Amino acid sequence: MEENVFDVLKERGLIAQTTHEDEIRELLGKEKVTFYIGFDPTADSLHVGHFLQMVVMRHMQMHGHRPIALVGGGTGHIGDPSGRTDMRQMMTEETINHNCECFKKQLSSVIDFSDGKAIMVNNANWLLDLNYIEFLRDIGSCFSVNKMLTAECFKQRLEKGLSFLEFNYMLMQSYDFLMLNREYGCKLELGGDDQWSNILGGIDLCRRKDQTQVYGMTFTLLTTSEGKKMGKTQSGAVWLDPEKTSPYDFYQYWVNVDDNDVIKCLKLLTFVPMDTIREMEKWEGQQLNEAKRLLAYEVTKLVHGEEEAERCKKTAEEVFAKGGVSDDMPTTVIPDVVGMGVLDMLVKTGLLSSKGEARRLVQQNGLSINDEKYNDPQGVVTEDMLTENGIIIKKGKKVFHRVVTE
RNA sequence: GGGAGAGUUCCCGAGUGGCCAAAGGGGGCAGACUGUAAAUCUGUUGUCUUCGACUUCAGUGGUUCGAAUCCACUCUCUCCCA
Repeated sequence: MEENVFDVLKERGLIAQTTHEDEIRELLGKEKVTFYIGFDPTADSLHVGHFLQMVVMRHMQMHGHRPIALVGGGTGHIGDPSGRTDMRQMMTEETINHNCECFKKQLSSVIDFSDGKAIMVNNANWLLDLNYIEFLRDIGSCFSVNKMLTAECFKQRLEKGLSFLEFNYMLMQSYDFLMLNREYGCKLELGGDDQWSNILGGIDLCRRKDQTQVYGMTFTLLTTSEGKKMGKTQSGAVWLDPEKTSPYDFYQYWVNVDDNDVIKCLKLLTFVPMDTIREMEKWEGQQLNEAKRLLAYEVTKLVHGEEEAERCKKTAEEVFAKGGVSDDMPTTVIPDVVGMGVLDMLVKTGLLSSKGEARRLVQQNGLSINDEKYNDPQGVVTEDMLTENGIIIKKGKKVFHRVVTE
């Protein structure tokens, strides 16, 4: 007897809440279950927060279940108020569609969509053509406003203001589940823990409309030990799209996670066997760096592929061990660097956003060129800075960059 | 529909005619200490050709030698009444 995916998820600490724990476990053990996770197209790339959901889908798929990735082409027009204190920006039809397309590509790197092993659907298919009166009579009658208002996610918003538009988001998502259940026999909805009340809505609706029993399960939100959402840096979210967050930066993000978060991340975001992870749990101090490297490697591999992960790993090793020389380090091409002000060069690389900031860095002794401290804000790039490897810039302690002329 | 308030730099939040590029905190960046960790301490945090100049305090006009601060209108948000 093969292991039950439920136990796997539970052991890794992925599961936050379930509607019917025992029944779900039994169901997952005895048959192929079609389940779904929804993704709202709020940007043109998925980010680390979504990645956790993708990992779960893969876990499920590896155990023979069938994932439906639902992109919210329709719900994107509304915006989920859960976990938000402000209203979402309205998006145009084009951006929503564009975003949905981008999601598709990224999802398929982790989930196998071939031969109907997984399905991708867009809820715009049924939501956009809804007739208001019909919908209200048919679906709206099944929801109690009193009940909805008691949900935690609305409570917060009631203090700040909640538009009727957003109030309806829950109905839309519930309707999705109903449609997927009718169309594909979908029996289980998964989502982040912030989706709990929306998921419950869908389950209630299926029972009321069709008298079918369906289930829901939510996953731990990816937070740091300090309780903040993971995947944010000062420059914004950590994206899965290599154009928006380079694989090297992506890799570095994971190497730099807090000590207290490494083990949790390994469990949640990788497929490293639990035995191995348990072994690492005993580690401490410097040894944890090794765990971080494994985490970074594994996650990068899942998102960008093995080849890219190898390259990031190699680059990081070379850069940090050899004072910052590697063929694959982040590089900027500036044909006429020689003679250019050092500050201008820094701004051109995108490492700093203004000359004032660059000047500060230099004055505060935070810049090294070719492994030597450089602190002349008036300085000009000279011929001899240009080594065979180009100019190696080190900003602070761990940001390396290279400038070449061609 | 009627009434009362609010909108300040990345965020929160002081400032209510010149001393304001604007207190304080958070966050960010850098330095020291380290393990590419955390905590701590220090510096820094609008842009530029940093002597100094220029653009910022919701938007548009106006009053003034001078406006984030005063006036008018507009937009957005919050609260109270219907």
